[in-house]
Order: sequence, then C-alpha cells, then structure tokens
Amino acid sequence: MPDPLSNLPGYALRRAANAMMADLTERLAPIGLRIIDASLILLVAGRRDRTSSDIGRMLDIQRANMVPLLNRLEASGLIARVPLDKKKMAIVLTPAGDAMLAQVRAITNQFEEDLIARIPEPHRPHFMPALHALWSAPAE
Amino acid sequence: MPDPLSNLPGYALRRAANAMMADLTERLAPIGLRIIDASLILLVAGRRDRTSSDIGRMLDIQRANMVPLLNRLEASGLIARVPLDKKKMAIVLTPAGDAMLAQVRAITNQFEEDLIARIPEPHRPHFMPALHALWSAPAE
DNA sequence: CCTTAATGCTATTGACCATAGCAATTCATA
DNA sequence: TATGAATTGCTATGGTCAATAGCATTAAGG
Repeated sequence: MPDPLSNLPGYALRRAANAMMADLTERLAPIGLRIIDASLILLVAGRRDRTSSDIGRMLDIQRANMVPLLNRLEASGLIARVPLDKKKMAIVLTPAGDAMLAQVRAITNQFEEDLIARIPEPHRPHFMPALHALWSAPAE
Repeated sequence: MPDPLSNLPGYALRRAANAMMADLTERLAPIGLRIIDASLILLVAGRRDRTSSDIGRMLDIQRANMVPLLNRLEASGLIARVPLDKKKMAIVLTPAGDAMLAQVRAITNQFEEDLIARIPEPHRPHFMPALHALWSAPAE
C-alpha cells in the first residue's frame, strides 16, 4: 500500500469497521433489517422494561432520533410500545418480533464467528481487549 | 456491561471506531478541517498528479461526491485544480494548503500516538495486523 | 408543595453516501 | 488509424443518519 494512510491505526480502524458494517448490512438484508434494527431487537429481547430513552442511551442515539426508528419497527409489527406509567413506554417484542429475534441471533452469531475467524490466530485474543480499551477511554 | 452487545466483536469494533472518529474530529476542529479534508490533504501532499477520480478510489468516495468536497477545499484556498490534459485535473496543494499540511501532520501524528498509547502494551503489536486482516478480506 | 429533571415527541438542519445521467476526452484494439 | 468502449468531471436528486432546539406532560426530590 503506497498510500500514506494505510499505516495509520485510526484510518485502519475506520476501514475495518466500514468493511464489517457493509458485510453485516448484507447479511441482514434478506430478513429486511438494518444493523440498528437488529441491535435494538437484541437489546430488548426478553425484557419488558426498556424504555426508548434507555435504549437510546445504550446505543448512543438521541431520544429524538429514536422516534422514527421505533415507528418503523412498530409499523413492521416487530415491537410494541407498552405504557409503564403515564410517561414511560416500554419497548417490547411482539410475537413476530420474537420470531425475528431467532433469525437475528442466527445471523449475528454466524457473523461474529466469521469475523473472528478472519483474524489470524495469534492476534485473536488481543482483539477485544484492544477495542474495549479504545472504546472505554475515548477522550482524556 | 450487562448489555448483550458489548461482547460482540462487531459491535465493539463499531464503537471503538466511533470513539476514535469523534476524538479526531474534535482535534481537527480548531484548524477548521473535517476528517475527510485532512485525509485528502495527506493524500495529495507532495504530489501533482493525483486526480479527483484517483483520490475517490483511494478513499472510497464516489466521483460525484468528490465534487462538493473539492469545491469546499478549493474555496478555502487549500487546494487547486490543475489540468493534466484536456480531461484530467490534478488536485494539488496551494501554499496555504502546504501550511495547513504541517498542522494536519502535527495533529494526526499526536492523535495516532495517543490512540496506540490507549491500548495496553501486550495487545499493541496485534492491533494493526488484526485490522488489516479485517479490512483486506471483508467478504468471502 | 413546588422546583427540577426526565420522557416522548415535532420539526429542522446538515453531513454523508448512492444512483442515474451527461458531454467531453482518452484508450484500446481491430 | 478509425471506432467502440471506458474514463473523467460534473449535475441533480434522494435516502439515511445524527444533531439541535423546543414543547407538553409527568415523575422525583428537597
């Protein structure tokens, strides 16, 4: 690689993440979901107490931007909004959502397995710790 | 982290990349550049033969989307379009662009150094090889 | 009780990426 | 060398995604 960017860790990180996202996007397309949809489904699986704000905080999505996302999943019949009190709404999976969850799990499990398999064996055990170090200590 | 996503390599990769990008974006803000601007400047530094299409291919940006990017950098006085023949235009740094290049290099060098420093020492040598493996073999 | 914070939402904006199409030029090869 | 194919730089457009400001309602805490 003769270009001056390939050797920069930041650049390589960005490219690796992009390649990974493109791959996962393709794998989720057959079941009509985007990455963000699948993430949300995995996050509310088996729970009836996660609010829109909760999910937004976990996925780093502003409350305002949760609305169209939830609207779409609700229109697809995958989730439902269930009042927890007069203000909070729990996001729960519908039966169709539960069925979809199984497919999401199958796809993501295979995906993560393939992802790890691409990393040469000696580097493999160091991958997650390194990522978590970057993620947890983003700014100083 | 009690959430079911943190342990997924793909998710961790995405989050680490996002944190990295946010950090770099902040560091470049004082000199009025975005990440994509800085990447382009580093890519054309010291050359007078890189065309818009070349750069687009290297950065994975469609030709059509190069136009507003180049227009902005040209309006800022950092780059110029120099005809190579009746069709091709070389993207070159102006004197102001060269001055900016020095600042870009200072910022990105420090940034990459800090990035690596965040990774615990034992994992460090494995980081770039792992990323390149993911980047170079995105789909199979 | 009453101020403060949180929730879910509307509306808007901008960055970014993808696609289709076009005129002009270069190229490849027959 | 002539001609069809590919390339270049561009316009125009639409879609996704994130960020901001603002609002009415409700919950929590001093």
